[in-house]
Amino acid sequence: MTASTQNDQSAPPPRRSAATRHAILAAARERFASDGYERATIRAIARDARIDPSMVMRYFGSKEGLFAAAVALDLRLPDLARVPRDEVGRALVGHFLGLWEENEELTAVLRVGATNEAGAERMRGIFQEQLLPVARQVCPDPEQVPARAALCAAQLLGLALTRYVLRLPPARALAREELVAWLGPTVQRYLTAPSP
Amino acid sequence: MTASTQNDQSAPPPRRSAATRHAILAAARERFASDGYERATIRAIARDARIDPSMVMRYFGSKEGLFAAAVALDLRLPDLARVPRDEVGRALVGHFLGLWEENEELTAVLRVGATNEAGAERMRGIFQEQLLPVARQVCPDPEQVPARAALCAAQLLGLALTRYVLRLPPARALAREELVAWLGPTVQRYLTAPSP
DNA sequence: CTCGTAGGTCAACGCTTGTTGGCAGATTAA
DNA sequence: TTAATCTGCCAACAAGCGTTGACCTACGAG
Repeated sequence: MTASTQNDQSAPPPRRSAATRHAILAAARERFASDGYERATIRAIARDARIDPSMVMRYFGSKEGLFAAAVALDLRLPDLARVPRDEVGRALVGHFLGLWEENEELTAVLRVGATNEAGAERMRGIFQEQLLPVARQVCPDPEQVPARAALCAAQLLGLALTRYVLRLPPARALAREELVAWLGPTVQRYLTAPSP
Repeated sequence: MTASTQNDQSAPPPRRSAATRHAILAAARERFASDGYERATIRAIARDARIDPSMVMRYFGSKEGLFAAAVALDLRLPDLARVPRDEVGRALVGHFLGLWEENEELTAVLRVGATNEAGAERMRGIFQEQLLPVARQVCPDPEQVPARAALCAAQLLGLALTRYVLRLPPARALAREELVAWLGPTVQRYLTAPSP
């Protein structure tokens, strides 16, 4: 709201604080992802970032502000219009798997969303603003878009839950290609198949 | 561990404490389900049960003991040998939906499992001891049982997550029969179809 | 050199948490 | 009636929480 991270427009001297900000955000992502919102304490995050807890407040105002700044909300979903019609399921599953493995932000959002009402609201927002439009591109009947997108969300978030949060051993053992082969047709059917 | 709730075997005088125990457990289930482990405070639970927080400690030893006593672990999964081979998917989805709607215990386990490592371990135990054996009844290749059961868990827990924890509106709007019709074939395929 | 300011530490605040021990009625047994 | 055993409340504890404000230090601009 107040300031942007990259304000290196005209002032060449790169503020020393940029490194600190980054360290705090990295530590926060890790803690939120592994501990959830309540147990990820500002003191622990500050300790990880090797600074004083009060700096976190100075930089991000509050714990909520820190969380908002630490987790990304952009799923960077592919443009399904450029994907062969019968490949959208596999494409989505593959994209989601890449997203979850590339960093811990999504694990953080899911963990927090499961305990915190504000976090749940945030996930509902992601669903509405990012998954719904993509589903609209491939669903036959516009009226069924929300339901079909919700079914996809259930399958994809269920995979993330078992694999990255609960860490069920068999869910972790499955290779990426196996998961795409298993879940791809499911998502494909939820999005494009006629209603059962 | 120490005592059972129903010890009305020979001692007819029903202890007055039984009602209190029950009130505490009911309040605990509600709080754990709606707030998760960390935010469900003993004080709040005691307030709901209209007793002193110290009573909770006397009856259950600790917060962990209370949680263990409050949430059930029995999924009461049906004997799939008695279900027509091509109906097991629909039967499982229907059974799970009933389970989640009949009380809040499963919501509590899921919410806690998502934030608390001990809770996650408990969910892994439920998977191993209750879902795996059932999957073994219908899976063709014994070697694939864990993977196939994990896929089912992902789909079913994903449904629970979106519908009962995150409360995505479209996931809540779907009727029970619609969910069975959509997810039944998916679970059926995960359990019985040949590997993709 | 001086000075304003950004980056950072320290100590404390008010509050909530899980947990404990002591004490008061009620209920039961002898 | 007396003694023992439940059932319960009260007050407090140590620890941890998010958050605040005073203070110190370095440094680039004037």
